[in-house]
Formats: sequence, structure tokens, C-alpha cells
Amino acid sequence: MAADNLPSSGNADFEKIDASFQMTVRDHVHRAMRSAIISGRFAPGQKINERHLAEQFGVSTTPIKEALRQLETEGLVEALPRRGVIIKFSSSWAEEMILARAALESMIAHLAAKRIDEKGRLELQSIAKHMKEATISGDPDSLITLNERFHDHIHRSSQCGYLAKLIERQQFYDASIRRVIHLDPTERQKALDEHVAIADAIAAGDADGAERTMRDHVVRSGDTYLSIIFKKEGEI
Amino acid sequence: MAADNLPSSGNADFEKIDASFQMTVRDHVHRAMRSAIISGRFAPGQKINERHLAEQFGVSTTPIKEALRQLETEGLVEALPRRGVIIKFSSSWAEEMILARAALESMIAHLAAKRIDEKGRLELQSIAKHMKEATISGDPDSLITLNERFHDHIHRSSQCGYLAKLIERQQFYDASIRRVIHLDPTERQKALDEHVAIADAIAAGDADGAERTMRDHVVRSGDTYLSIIFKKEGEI
DNA sequence: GTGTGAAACTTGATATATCAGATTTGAAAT
DNA sequence: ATTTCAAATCTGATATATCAAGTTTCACAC
Repeated sequence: MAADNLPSSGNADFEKIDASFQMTVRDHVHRAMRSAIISGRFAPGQKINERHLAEQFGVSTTPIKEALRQLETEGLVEALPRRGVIIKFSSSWAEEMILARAALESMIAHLAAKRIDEKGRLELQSIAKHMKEATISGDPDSLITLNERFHDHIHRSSQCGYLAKLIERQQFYDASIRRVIHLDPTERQKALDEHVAIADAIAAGDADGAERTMRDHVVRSGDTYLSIIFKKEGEI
Repeated sequence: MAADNLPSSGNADFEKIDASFQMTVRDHVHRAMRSAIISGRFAPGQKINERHLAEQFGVSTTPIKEALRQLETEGLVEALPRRGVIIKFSSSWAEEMILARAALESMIAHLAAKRIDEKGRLELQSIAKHMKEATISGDPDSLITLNERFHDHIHRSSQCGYLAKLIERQQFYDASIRRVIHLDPTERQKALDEHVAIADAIAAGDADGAERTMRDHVVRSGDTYLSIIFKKEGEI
């Protein structure tokens, strides 16, 4: 309803527009290269030629160089001064990315348990409830979406911008692989149990419990991805 | 002109690049900018102009853009497509960098305790012994060097290349600040006790103990840095 | 066959030019 | 005074050119 307050200062609080809507060439190259690297389309140690890449993408070398700088900082390629960049990704690299994500995601879960408010608690439990339903019906697309919402919600509840951003960079698989995972009923059930345990711990304000369950979840599910992508078991 | 104090705002004036210096220009710019940002010579949210920066450094915009890409991936600046980059560093960002380092460094300590060999054990204890001596004599430069060797050694013992690299990017202070810290005898003693506890846990193969003591150490010493740099206490 | 080294070639690093989206400006309209 | 809107301007994004370090080639001497 129209409040009694002074005119202006509209009270329909909109979220900021996501500026990352707009696609730049360097972003496209960055994403494409990242995806290619983590799906193993480059051999570890393989040299990358800037001019060839630019030709393949049909662009100049400028955005290529920028994308390579991003990949370098992410740790997916290594730049040897005046010699070019080489691919720096293998199963052991992926294992460490899991560990990094486990460490960071459990830290953020710890903080979320401390900082979540009543509204957030309800929302979290609601997501968990929907997860139960989707697990039973077995809809993989729903599960993928819910899984994203679940972790995003925890990130927001922790009020940690930097950590959330850092975690995003520790993903070494993309949507297509996730779908495969969620097709397995056993895996679905495990993931659900873990998600419920995490949600309960966070909602109960049990920071240590949230930390522990989140860490176990990330490591275990990460190992599942590892074994599928690299056809072998990972270990902590 | 230039502000000497740490977390103030305003512009940072850089010396022109020494052309005879060998390192690549982008690397120089990256380091200089990183150092400028984490020592507060830019205000949070401040816009960065590529051309102005290029002029200050006396170089073209190409290496500037590359350095900015690196800073962006590190999370120290944010790039708004076609609008430029803004500084993304504040005390809260620094707090989160501590948490990230605590999470990662404790994970690596955990692994080091599991993977360290006899030679590594002896070397670790040797470093700890030297630390005791340097703490007593109170030589700050020695302590800084030893501190670096200590953590480096743990990183190597963990056999984790990716994690070690990731940790390096979570430092938000540089050598000059460290010196200040090590001048305080109380701080020196605390750091020593923690280092000894970490070394003992790792040498004993106590992974959980190593993890816990490392985490406590990083958080506590990080808070000390926070309080000095931002003149206020940090909290977990 | 092995080693040397200079020329030819490759390619990353840097500089400069061009393009296009974003912001500012200012005059006209209300 | 406020709004509108298009021209002027700024500036990031991209393309192209140039430079110099690194690599390869190959004739030549041993």
C-alpha cells in the first residue's frame, strides 16, 4: 500500500542488476577455455599458443591474453615468462580443488550457522523439504537447481562475499556431469541425507556440526565426481 | 598528495617503471597494484581508470588490462562489463581473507601431518628450534624468514601444489607490516607457542591436532594484523 | 657424429589505433 | 526549476602493429 512517507525513495527494493549479463569476448573465451580444460580437452603440460587460439575463436589476441591471465590466477594454467602458458590441470589438481572447496565451504557453513536469521532458517528448511520431494520423484533437473539454491542460500546466510566468490572457482565439473550424478538413486539418497544434516545443523545454530557435515558432504560428493571423471577413487 | 596512512582513501602515485628492470611489466603492475590495494591506498568502491594507470606507470594499457584481470580473479577488484573496475577491498574483505587462509592452511596442515616423512619431520623441528632462539633474541628479520620457511615447509610436506598456490593469494599484508608485529614480545611469544604446537602435531602425525592448532594460529595472528592495519578488532 | 653459432623463424610482451557502450553536458521544452 | 534527449566526451573492449626473447634450423668446423 502507499505508505505515508515522503514521496520519492520508492519502497520496492529491487536487487541490483547483475552486470555479468553482458558477455564480453574475454569472458566467453575464459569460460570456454575453463570448460575445455576441466573436461580434459587439453593434456597436462600442453603448451597454449595465443595466436592459434585467437584464430580458433576468430578474435584478436587481446581478449585471449586477458582470459589466460584469469585462468592463470585460477591456477588452471601456468605462465612461464616469455615462454607462454601451459595447462596445469590433472586428477590431482581436481582432488585439491575438492579439498579447497571442502575447507572453504565448511568454513562458510560454520559462519552461516552463526549468522542465519529466522527468515533464512525457514527458507533453508523449505529448500531441504523440496529436495526430499525431488529425490523421491527423481527429477535430476530439479535436484540440480535445488542444489544450487541450497548452497547459494548458505553462502548468503554467511554474509561472506569474498569466500563465496572463492568457492565458485573450485568447481571442476559442469552441468552435464552433474546430471549424470543425480541419475543414480543411491547417490541421490546420500546427497539428500547430507543436505538434511547440514540444513539441520545450520538451522540449529550448531556451527561445528554444520562445518563437519558440510565438509564430509563436499569431500564425499567430490570423490564421486572424481571417480566418474577420472575413473578412479580419490582419497582425502 | 599521497596519503601515508594505511587504510585511507585517495589516489596512489606510482613511480614510472624502470625500463632496465627485467620482470614483465604486467607482473610489476600486478604486484604494485596489489600492494597498493591491500595497504589501503585506494578507497573501497573507487573506480580505476586504465588510461590514467597506464600513464602513471609509463606503459601502455595492454599490461595494465592483464594485471587488472589478475586482480579481478583474486577478488581484489570487481570488473563491471564495459564500465571498468572498482576496488573491492576493505576490512571485511581482509577478515574473509583470513578465514580463507585459516580454512586452507589448516587443511594443508592436516595433510602435511599425514604425509610428512622422517626427513621432513626433522627439518620441521629444526625450524621450530630456530624459532625459539630467534624469539628469545628478538630478531624480527630472522623471525620473518623463519616464519616463511615454516609455512613453506608445511606446504611442501603436504604435497599440495594447488592449495599452496591458493593460500599465497590470501595474504593481505606485506613485509613491512610483519616487521611491526614481530617487534612486540607478547606477540612473538604467542606466535612461538602456536608454531611449536603446530610442529609437534604435524611431527606426531596428529592430523586433527595440526588442523586445529593451525587454524587457531592463522585466525589469531590474522586478527592481530587486522587490528593493527584497520585499528579495530576482528572477530570470527 | 658432435658441437658451435649465426640467421631465420616463432611467439609472447608491449604499444598504438579503432570501435562502441556508458556517462556527461547543455540547450530546448515544459 | 525540472525533464528530455541528442551531441560531445570518456573509457573500456577489441583489433592491429611492433618489438624482443626464445626456439629452431642448418651450414660449418672439429
